Parts: sequence; structure tokens; C-alpha cells
Amino acid sequence: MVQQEVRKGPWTEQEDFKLVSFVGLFGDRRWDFIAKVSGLNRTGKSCRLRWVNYLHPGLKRGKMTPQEERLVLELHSKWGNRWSRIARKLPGRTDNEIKNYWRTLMRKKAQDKKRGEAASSSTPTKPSSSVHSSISVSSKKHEVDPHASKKAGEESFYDTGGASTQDEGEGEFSMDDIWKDIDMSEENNSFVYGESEEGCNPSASSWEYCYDHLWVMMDEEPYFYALSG
DNA sequence: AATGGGAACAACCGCGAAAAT
DNA sequence: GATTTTCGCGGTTGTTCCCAT
Repeated sequence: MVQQEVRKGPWTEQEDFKLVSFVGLFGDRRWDFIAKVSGLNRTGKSCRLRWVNYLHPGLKRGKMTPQEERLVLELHSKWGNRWSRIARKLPGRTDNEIKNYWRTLMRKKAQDKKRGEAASSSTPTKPSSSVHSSISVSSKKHEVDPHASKKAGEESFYDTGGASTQDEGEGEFSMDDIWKDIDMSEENNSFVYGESEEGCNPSASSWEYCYDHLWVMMDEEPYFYALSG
């Protein structure tokens, strides 16, 4: 049998739309099934990743807040590289995001250390540029702002609040539209999302989307709030 | 104005665990 | 109970963007 080649690489808006639609229909569990029926030539794995890290509603985007940064450091010291576990304590953040953040932080630290050593052996007065103090990594790039944008075309696309300003033609819809669309089709019966009993379906990251359209944590109370509150 | 380096983000891969058959 | 399939996690790499020089 001739198998269609599996697509890889960046997702298009059309693909996103399809995926969101099918997750709305079948829930965010049966990835292999969704990958097949949706006609996306993607693996279930790829679909899941895209959903969890990017399309999942309730995701925060933009730079980590100082509280989140602190929490990540604290939890990492406790649990090590248990990214998914750490992510569960930071509502709206994904393990991938935290992992990336941590990696960047460590790299910065390493570099800084190196520079510091080099400086002390040659020109001792030279100040090191960035992160010497452990936490405040807030870089010049993004302010502490959930709406902080990064790449052009992305911010508006995934930021449910923003107007769509995509500049690379092709897709004419935004995530806003996608969610509106889903909402419309689900409007009458909560969020179809998952055929689980209560109309709520525990997702991989232990979030739930319930009748009232509120995302709530499943397993433990959001540590984040406890700490920052 | 051009360019090089660093930071942030997106996505893939491999492996192990859990669930289904 | 054994085998197969699917899912989730952690590690890694590639790409894009921004800032400083």
C-alpha cells in the first residue's frame, strides 16, 4: 500500500485549524486517531505536541514573570528536570517552554561565568553583562507582559485578544476565529472536548476546560498562586 | 545600513510507561 | 500473561528575531 508521506516541520494555519477542529470533536487523547481522520499527514505525536505546546487554550505566551521565574528555579532545585511536573505548577506554561527557559538561563549563566573568569584573569574591572544574580533574567527582549510579542505574525495569531496582523498571506483566519468557530459549534453543549463523563476532559497537562469556559488545574492546587499570593 | 551573536521559540527524536488487544 | 500500540517526557536541534557593534 502506498502510504502518504508524513509531513514534518512548521505547521501552517490551515493545519492548526484542522487540528483544533478535530480536537474539539474527539478530545485531546487519541492522537493517532486524530492524526488519521483529520487528514493531516502528521503523526499523532506531532499533533499532540502542536496542541500541547501551542494550540491549547489557556496557554500564556510571552515572557515569564518574575514569580514564574522564581518558581521554576525553586521547583527545579526540588525536582530536577521533571519539566512536565514543574509545568503543572505554572498555569498556562508548557514543559517545553519551561525547558527552553531553563536552558537559556543555564547557558547564560555558563557564559557569564566564563566571561567572569576570563575577565578576572585579564581585565578584572570589566563588568559582566547579564545574569549574575540568579533569577532576574528579564532580558532586554521581552517585558513582563503576557502579550509581549515575539515573532511577527505570531502574536496576533495566537493571542486571543489581539487583532490579526498576519503579513504572510495564505491563511485568512486567526486563532481567534478558530476558537470562535469551535465555540459556535459547541455552544450548546459545553465544550465537546472529550467525551468524558462530566463534559470535562483531563488533558495531558492536567488542565480542564469546563462548562463555564474556565481552565482549572486538576491534580493539585496551583502552587504558583500559593507562592505568589 | 549591514552583520554577527545571542536569546527565544518551535519542532523532532528516542525511549520508557501505560493502555489496549 | 504476552504482545502491540499509543502516549508522554526529556533531550536536542534548527530557525527566527532582536540588539549591539
